[in-house]
Amino acid sequence: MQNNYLGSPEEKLAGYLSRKGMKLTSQRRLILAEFYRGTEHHLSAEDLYQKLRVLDSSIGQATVYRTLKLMRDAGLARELHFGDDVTRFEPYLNTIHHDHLICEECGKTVPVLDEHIERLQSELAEQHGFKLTSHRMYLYGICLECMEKK
Amino acid sequence: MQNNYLGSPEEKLAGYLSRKGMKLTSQRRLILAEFYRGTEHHLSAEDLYQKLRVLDSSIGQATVYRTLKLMRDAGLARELHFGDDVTRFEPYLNTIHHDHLICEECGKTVPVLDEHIERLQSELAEQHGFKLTSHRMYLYGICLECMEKK
DNA sequence: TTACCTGCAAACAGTTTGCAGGCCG
DNA sequence: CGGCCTGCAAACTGTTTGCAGGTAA
Repeated sequence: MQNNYLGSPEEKLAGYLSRKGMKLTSQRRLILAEFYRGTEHHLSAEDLYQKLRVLDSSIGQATVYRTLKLMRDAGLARELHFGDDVTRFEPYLNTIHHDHLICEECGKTVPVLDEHIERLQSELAEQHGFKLTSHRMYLYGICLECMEKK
Repeated sequence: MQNNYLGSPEEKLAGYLSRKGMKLTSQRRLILAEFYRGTEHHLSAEDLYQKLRVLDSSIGQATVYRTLKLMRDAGLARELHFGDDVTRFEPYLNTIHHDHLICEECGKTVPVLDEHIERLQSELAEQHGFKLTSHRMYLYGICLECMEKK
């Protein structure tokens, strides 16, 4: 799942940074590594900051915010808005895509993908004269476990 | 487009309020009326507040925020998050549904609906054991006019 | 009359920014 | 060594809340 044929996340970030005349600092390395540890998670800047201060107590909150945006711009993170007012990010190597199914009861999220829907979205945009560049689809519902608890 | 067979927006609000033991005040009437003037718009609380203070300079910002949430809970408004950090609302009598196509260049939005996609969304949720209750789909792209300007 | 509601201002949460010193290239 | 980057704290933005007076039912 590390998508090695395009290089590791760090290589990708390094490439982006050097192209932009920016620097690969120890903080950026640490933040990226922690952000990419595991997969399938959706972290707010605050979540990530809390995890990072355990590893490096001197890390600044602002740096976490700045680095998340940086990773987003570098194509390494995707910004999500589930509807509460917190901005979340998920690891995202730009070849993979999925949307989200969210349980309104317990908050659980499940990544989903439907090729057919994806195709129809493009067509729908075209019908309105738009060239589709991206989309966000959030499906809200009640999961099986929560349904049974009722 | 006023969906009269379910009653006017104000009747609907009045019903909701009395059911909840709440009151139909002059401010709520004014805010609802202004919110429903025209259709196809997406207003932030601030947008609406600016329009309202022309009509009633004594109106308070907090009241606008409170009333938008109220209308949302009453099924008269739908909350939208286009991805910038502003919460927008659109008039929404609960029998009508559509999603949004957004031009990343000029910000124009177009309401869209595809029955086929809607059906597939339900099925997709079911396949994962979810009972779908609602969804948000935002399609981002470049509109024809903006494409030609390039 | 009695909740409920309002406007105001202060409080809040999440995020951004200015600055002085630190570090990558 | 120079410019980019960092941590800190203050500033900001959008939104919520406490309160004292006002008003619908």
